[in-house]
Order: sequence, then structure tokens, then C-alpha cells
Amino acid sequence: MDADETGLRARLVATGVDLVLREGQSAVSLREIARRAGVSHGAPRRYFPTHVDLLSAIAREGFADLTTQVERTLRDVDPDPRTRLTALARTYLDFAAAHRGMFELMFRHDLLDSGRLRLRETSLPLFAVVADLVAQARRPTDAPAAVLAGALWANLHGIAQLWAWGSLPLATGATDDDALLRAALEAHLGPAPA
Amino acid sequence: MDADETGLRARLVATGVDLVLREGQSAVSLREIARRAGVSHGAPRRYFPTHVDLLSAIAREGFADLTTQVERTLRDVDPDPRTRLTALARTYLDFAAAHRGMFELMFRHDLLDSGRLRLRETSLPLFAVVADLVAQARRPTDAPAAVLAGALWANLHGIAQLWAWGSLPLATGATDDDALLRAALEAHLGPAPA
DNA sequence: GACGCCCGTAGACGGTGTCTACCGGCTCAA
DNA sequence: TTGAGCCGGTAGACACCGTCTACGGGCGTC
Repeated sequence: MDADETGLRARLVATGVDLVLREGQSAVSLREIARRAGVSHGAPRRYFPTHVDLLSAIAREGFADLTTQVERTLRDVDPDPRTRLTALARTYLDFAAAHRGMFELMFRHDLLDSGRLRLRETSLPLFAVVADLVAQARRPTDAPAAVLAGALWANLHGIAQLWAWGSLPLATGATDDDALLRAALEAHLGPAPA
Repeated sequence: MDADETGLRARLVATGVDLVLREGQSAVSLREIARRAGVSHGAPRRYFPTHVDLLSAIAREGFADLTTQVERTLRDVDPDPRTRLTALARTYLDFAAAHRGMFELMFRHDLLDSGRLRLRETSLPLFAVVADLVAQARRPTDAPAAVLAGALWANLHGIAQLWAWGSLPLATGATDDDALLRAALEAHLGPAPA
């Protein structure tokens, strides 16, 4: 399959991941990746017919990384769903802050997917984790689990985005996103237990 | 001042706004705007030293438009803060859906601002409206008004973004964003009144 | 041993943003 | 009235981009 780790294809993706992490989304040009991978500018075309295809492969790597980090976090956290959701949320925001360029790329739907690649579905496993935990933490009067999970995810995502953009620090005067995160969790899951 | 409506500067911005609304953010190149405005490709440089400057001016127009639409909405809505926030939220989501390219551009911090232009601050008046309404609707046990407002705004924004991206429809199976919007409002402001 | 196929090379094309030299018409002063 | 200077737009160049295409060389296979 595509597990040929030493092949050019994998090397291009790895180079692109490295580049987007280090210099941001706008630095990820086909030619630059080819240059850093030590091949001619036309070489990527064998594996990625179009720039979008390469970017999508890179973003897919980002989703995989985020999912892995969430899973690793959850491994060390006790089974209370509320606690686990808090840890997950923290990981999500930390990922966005630490890998800003990648996070940006991951949700640039204009640059990605183009339908065929179904990149969006790459985020489904992560959402499934959220949805599962939400279903456990949900109170009887809450909205249906899928809706509640969607709203919570959107809240996390919005905080990550607007925080990175600088709007939230500016508007709220906060110096870190912790209060916002706690507020969001309490809003969707009810007041924190003692 | 820069109120010379018939000047090239204003014409360039107007052309750019039109272009981004019609064809999306990626279509907004300096040369294309110049072409459509009927001037040479170097002309914009007199007024916008860099592409980013022109994009920022266009995005600023977007924020102004959104703020105007929110204000117009609020003019016709009764004074109950909860009702007003609901209307505001609906307007926000509708704006994002109806002006997808512009909405995208408005929050592409990598394309904008570059510090000097303080584009972020253009969204402050809008946030102030949210914060004011939230302060009125806030329950005593809620988080501080600024935090609550920030979290709610982030939730709106996240819904707008992930909905447009297609993730939320895919993940939640919903066909419109109304349930998510209601869930978010109830989460942050408490259960809807009878 | 020759054929054919991968897979990468290299050049071209039209597009982009930016820089620079130019130039025409207007204002204003002598 | 005439001349100088500036203001604002033109036009060409440059490097870079993504994409397309023709080419070539090394490999395995008949």
C-alpha cells in the first residue's frame, strides 16, 4: 500500500508536514517541497496530480497527529467523562496553538478536499470520541448527544481559531484561554463538580 | 480624507468586495482587481503598497457589512436580551453562509493585518454588542460577562466555520444549523424561556 | 539482448506579487 | 504665459508559482 516509508511519496508528505509546521501554510508550495526533498519540481506530480492533493495529504497527517495526541492524553486520564472531555479540549487548544500553520491548513476547505479526497471524513474519528464522551456526560435535559457534541466541538474550535487570530485576547482582555475553555465546558456540560 | 467615493482607491476596494463575494477569496488577486477596475496592474500600488493591504481593506468592508446587518436586525427585535442575542446569532450564521468567501477572508489572519493595520480591532464593535447583550442576559452564577461573551462568540464562530466546511453536517447528520444554534444559546444562556 | 515501463528531469507557459523607470497632465509660481 | 514639479497611472522586468509535456535513463521481463 502507501506504507512505503522510504518512497518519494512519503518523503514529500513528511517534508510538507515539516514545512507547514515550521513556516506556516503559505510556505507550502509544490516547488519548495520538491526542493527540500531534493527532487525536481515536476517530481511530485507523479504522486500528487495537483497542489491540492499534496496539501490534503499533509492535512490528513495533521488530523492523524491530533487524533493520536488526543488518544495519548486520554490514556492517562481517569474514566470520568467530564474529566476526559476537559483533557481532550485542552489537547485540542494546545494543538491549535502549537501547530498553528497545520491547524490552519487542516480547516482550509478551499485548499483541500475538492470532494474526491473526502478529507473531511478524516476528522470523524476524533468527533466520534467527543460524541462518545458527551453521550456519557450528557444530562437528561440536554440536547441530543450528536447536537450537544457538535455544539461543544464548534465551541472548542471557535476558541482555538479566534484565540489564535488574536480577537479573543483583544476582546476579552484575557491572557490565556483557560477561562474561556472552562466557561465553554460548563456551558455545555453543566457546572463543574466540586 | 479617504471618503473620495469616486476615487480609484474606493473603486478598487469595491471591485475587490464584489469579486470576493462572487468568486471567493482565492480569486482576489491584485491584477484581477486592477483588470476589472480598468486600470493597469501597477495602479493599485499607489494606494495599497502590498496585496495584504488591499485584502485587509476588503475584509474591513466585510466587518462593516456584518456589523450593519446585525444592527439592522436588532432594530426590529424586541428588547429582551435573550431574544436579541438569538437574532444576532442567526444573522451571524446567515452572513457566514451567504458571504462565504468574505467570511473566510475576514478571519484569514495570515493574509491580513500584519500588525500595522489593526484589522482585528474592526471586529471589536460587534463584540461589544454581544458583550452588552450577554451582560444583560447573564445569570448570577455564570462566568464574568466578558468571558461568557467570548465563549458564546467563539461558539457561534465555530458553528459558522465548521458548518461551512461541511464537518458539522457530516458529523451530526443535521441538515441545517438551527439545532446547533439553539443548543449553543441554551448552553451559554440557560434553558430557553417557555 | 531488446522491449517496455516506471519514475524522475527539464523546459515551457501563463499566472502572480513586487519593483522600477517612465510619462502625461495638472497645479502653482515666476 | 510659460516653465517646473508633483501626482497618479502605465508598462516592462523579475522571480516565483502551478501545471503541462517531451524526454531519458534504469529496471525487470520476455
